[in-house]
Formats: sequence, C-alpha cells, structure tokens
Amino acid sequence: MATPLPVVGEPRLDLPAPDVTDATALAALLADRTRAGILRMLADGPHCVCEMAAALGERDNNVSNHLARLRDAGLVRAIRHEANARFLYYERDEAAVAVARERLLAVLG
Amino acid sequence: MATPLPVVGEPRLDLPAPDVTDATALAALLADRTRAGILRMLADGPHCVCEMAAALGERDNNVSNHLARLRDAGLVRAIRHEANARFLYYERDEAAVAVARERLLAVLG
DNA sequence: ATGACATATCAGCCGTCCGTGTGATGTTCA
DNA sequence: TGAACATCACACGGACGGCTGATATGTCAT
Repeated sequence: MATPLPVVGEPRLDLPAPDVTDATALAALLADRTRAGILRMLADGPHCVCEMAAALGERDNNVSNHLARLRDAGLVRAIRHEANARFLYYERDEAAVAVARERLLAVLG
Repeated sequence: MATPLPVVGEPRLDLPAPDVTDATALAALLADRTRAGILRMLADGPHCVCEMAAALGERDNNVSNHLARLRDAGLVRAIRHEANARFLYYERDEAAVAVARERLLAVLG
C-alpha cells in the first residue's frame, strides 16, 4: 500500500502506466453472453457444440465461432467422442483458466 | 463435479442456460485499456483525474468519461481534496470490487 | 453411394462503443 | 471580478465485434 489516503500535495504527473494488456484481452473474451455461458457450462464438465447451442439459445455456427475464439486463447480444447465421432466435445484447459484468473486479479486484486 | 469426462450417450438438448449477465457486464467494463488501467492505478490509493490521464496517455475528458462508467457501476467513488478542492480524487469501493471478483469467479471458477 | 447430421469457415450487414470536440460548471488565485 | 484550470455532459464520426447465411468438411446410417 503506497498511499491509502488522498495526498495533500500537488498531483504527480509522472506516474507510470500500468500494463493491463493481458487483462483486457481476457475481459474482452468474457464480455460476451455466449462465451461466458460456454465457459460456465464447461466448468461442470465437457459438452458438445449442439448441447451448448441449445442451452444458450444460439445457433450452432455462432457457438462454433465463439468456441474458436476461446480455443485460440487456449482456454478450451476440442476432443472427439470415441464412440460417436460426429460429436465434438469441448473441455476447459484448467491450467490456462487459472492463469486467466490471476491476470484478471492483477487488475481487480 | 457432475461429468468429469465426455459422456458415452447422446447429447442432452434440455440443459439450462447459465445466468452470466453480471459477469459479462463487469467484464465489459474491464475490457478497455483505459478503464482497466484506472482500476489498477486506484488499487495503490486514490488519484485525481489529471494524474491518471497523464499516466495513461489519455485526455482528461476521455478519462473522465470512463470514470463515469466505473462510478455508475459503483466500483469507484469521487472525493474532493480538502486543501485543494479543484482536484477531484477517485478511490475504489473495495466492497464493490470484492463483489465484482466473486461474480467473475462464478464463470472462471 | 447417398442422404442426414454435426461442426467449421468465410463474407457481409448492422449495432454498439470508443475517442474526440465543444460548451458548461465549479474552483483557485491574482 | 476575471483569468486559468479541472472536470463534466452531450453529440458526432469511425472502428470494432457479433449475428447471420452460405459453403465446406467429416461422420454415421441406409
């Protein structure tokens, strides 16, 4: 804690800019109802695209679009169903999600 | 934990939609470089608008705009400087920030 | 093989939000 | 009182992102 109460002197105009690029990128991913819903559903275990699309009331291709964003960010992973290979199940990468949590807490913490 | 591994049966199309409205609203606030920088700077103590604008390399009115968004969300609070009343200092509402953390962890947790 | 289903990818439209400019309000100091 | 400064409130232009529709790929059943 540097300055718990308002200062008495003059404003300091030479303060460094905090680096929040990681946090904003992650927040942008969470700032969408569909993507946040996906991440929340996958917290309880894997789900296929059609399941999540039905639950969220969105179309399959739309959900697939958002899953691609989450996949590019490394937050989720796709796995083929052994018995029924036409269903593509998604699961969370818990290690990556843990890193995401820390990066957000670097701003809100 | 409901289903740790991919299921063998058919997809369930009757799953409930998770409620993520609080989380997405908060994430939208964090998904901006200026707002995230403000919240990060205020974690170390109060700052006036001109200080944060200088540090973030943004104009005063722009920072003021974003502060209004954070103020409407209840995350920050404005306090007049006793000695120098022309400077308006902002501080975080730590209780509200704690609630914000929990709401985000409801999705990422 | 053919058709039906699940998912992926791409292009285009459209809404929303960010940054800016301007004027108004309030505070300090001469 | 008047000038300079800090902040706010509002409206405008542009860029970014989400939804959609069409098309493509791969899988299962008949």
